[in-house]
Amino acid sequence: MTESELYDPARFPAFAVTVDLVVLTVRDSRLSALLIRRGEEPYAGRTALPGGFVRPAESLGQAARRELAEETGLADLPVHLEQLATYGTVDRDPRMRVVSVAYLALAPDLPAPTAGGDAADAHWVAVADVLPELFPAAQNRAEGHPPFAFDHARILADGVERARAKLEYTPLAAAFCPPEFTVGELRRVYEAVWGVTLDPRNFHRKVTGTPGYVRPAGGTTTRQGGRPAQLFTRGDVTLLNPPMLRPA
Amino acid sequence: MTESELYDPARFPAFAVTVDLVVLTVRDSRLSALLIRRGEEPYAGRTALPGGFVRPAESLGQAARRELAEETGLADLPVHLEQLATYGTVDRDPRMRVVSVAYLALAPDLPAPTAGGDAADAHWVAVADVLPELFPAAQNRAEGHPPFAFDHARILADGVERARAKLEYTPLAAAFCPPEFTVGELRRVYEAVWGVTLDPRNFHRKVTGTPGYVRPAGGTTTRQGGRPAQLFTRGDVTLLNPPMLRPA
DNA sequence: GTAATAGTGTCTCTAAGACAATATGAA
DNA sequence: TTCATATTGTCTTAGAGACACTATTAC
Repeated sequence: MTESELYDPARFPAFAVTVDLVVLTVRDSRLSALLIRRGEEPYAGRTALPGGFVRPAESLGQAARRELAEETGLADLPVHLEQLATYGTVDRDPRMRVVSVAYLALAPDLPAPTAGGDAADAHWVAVADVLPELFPAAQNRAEGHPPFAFDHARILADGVERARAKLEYTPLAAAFCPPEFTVGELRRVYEAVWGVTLDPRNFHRKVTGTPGYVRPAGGTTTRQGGRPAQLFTRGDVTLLNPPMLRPA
Repeated sequence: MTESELYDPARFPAFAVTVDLVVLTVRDSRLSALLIRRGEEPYAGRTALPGGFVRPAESLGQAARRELAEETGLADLPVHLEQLATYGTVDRDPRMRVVSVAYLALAPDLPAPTAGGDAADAHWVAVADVLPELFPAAQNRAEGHPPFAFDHARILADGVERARAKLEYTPLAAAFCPPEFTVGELRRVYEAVWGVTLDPRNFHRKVTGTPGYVRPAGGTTTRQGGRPAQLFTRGDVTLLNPPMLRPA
């Protein structure tokens, strides 16, 4: 029996629990995150991830979904949402002991967050502009973004790395695309998230040759210019075999 | 500004935060977990993961290390420790609202936990005996283990799956081995964790051909019987390239 | 000798990557 | 026409998996 287990259940050490959201999308061929500008102390004016306290009657996942709906102003979004990691160093919030459970959300290019409510200060920011070290190949026009509050730079970096890894082994790249998409659009997702360029010919052969990844939708589109491209929908596999490998 | 953010910092919703440990090792060529038998309500008599409350002055990782040292009776163990996931459904503990951060620890075959203190009720159990569905290939002699408390069966299953995945892309299999080990011993780790049998010849070629995975230690041993085997130590890479692939 | 494990070699096949060539729309 | 993107094809090479064979100990 540990010392800590001798606590009376009514006198356990009390923590605040929050959820923070790493919401990623691809806009204009750039990996972008939904970020807010903090309006109050601590870290007033700093860049931060959307999030908030978990309520007593909701699970962690429910809290993440609720915050996501509040921040984007839309409900029932077709977004992928998964738990990322939990951050609980002693001094991460100067006000009190806070443990934050981070969630990763992947979304197709959404309309700009609606004004009003929480979303007033939320906006899409290219990750390369706030965390240039994650995109060593790009020329980083560092724009005037305030530094991050709390440990949110680290959380965002962890979310990007998780997304990069998941694109290899799962069909999650399609979560960044509308319901019907072309092979070229899917390739631009990989290029934006990984920060690389891929050979369009090998990529095409690979995607269409991986069983269950994409299914022909029947039509074509010219929304990307050039020769009309076939439209596809997501297939039914949850694990890619063979995987899509990141260039070394 | 959400309703929840209007809380006065001194009146935030209070949660209890615990850490639970999935401690895995390989004993007698079987993947085994360190489990305890609960002595008190709720779930008295049930099987559970070791763990306990996070203290106000320690980080999550520090709490995990402390609990690990308390449960195994040894400090400064050469174990790999990483955060697994966080579990926070509303009713997972009937006493109060508890959020549990699970950690995964991988250890070489340790001495049996020392009697006295916390470790009194801790013992190694083959995972195939308590979660036979994770080892469909084995004939499962279901021994008389009490069912799991809380959601600990799920946490253990998640930990095993994490370990299985990490063996593919990282050199973590060596974390189950003593400082010097043979290729055959490393292969038996893969076989025990994945629940498969591997071709010793292809495995040998693969491990010794992956740059930085293992480094010759100079000596040989016959502790496994048969022809003397070369001893190796862990190499310096953190990511295997090419990866060790699980058989389909 | 036999049994057991270690280690090497060889073959086949899948798939990754480089890159030529063709197809089909828009301006 | 030119330009941009899509799609097919071909070649080379790395590596996974099957499996024959040899090596070195204990008994």
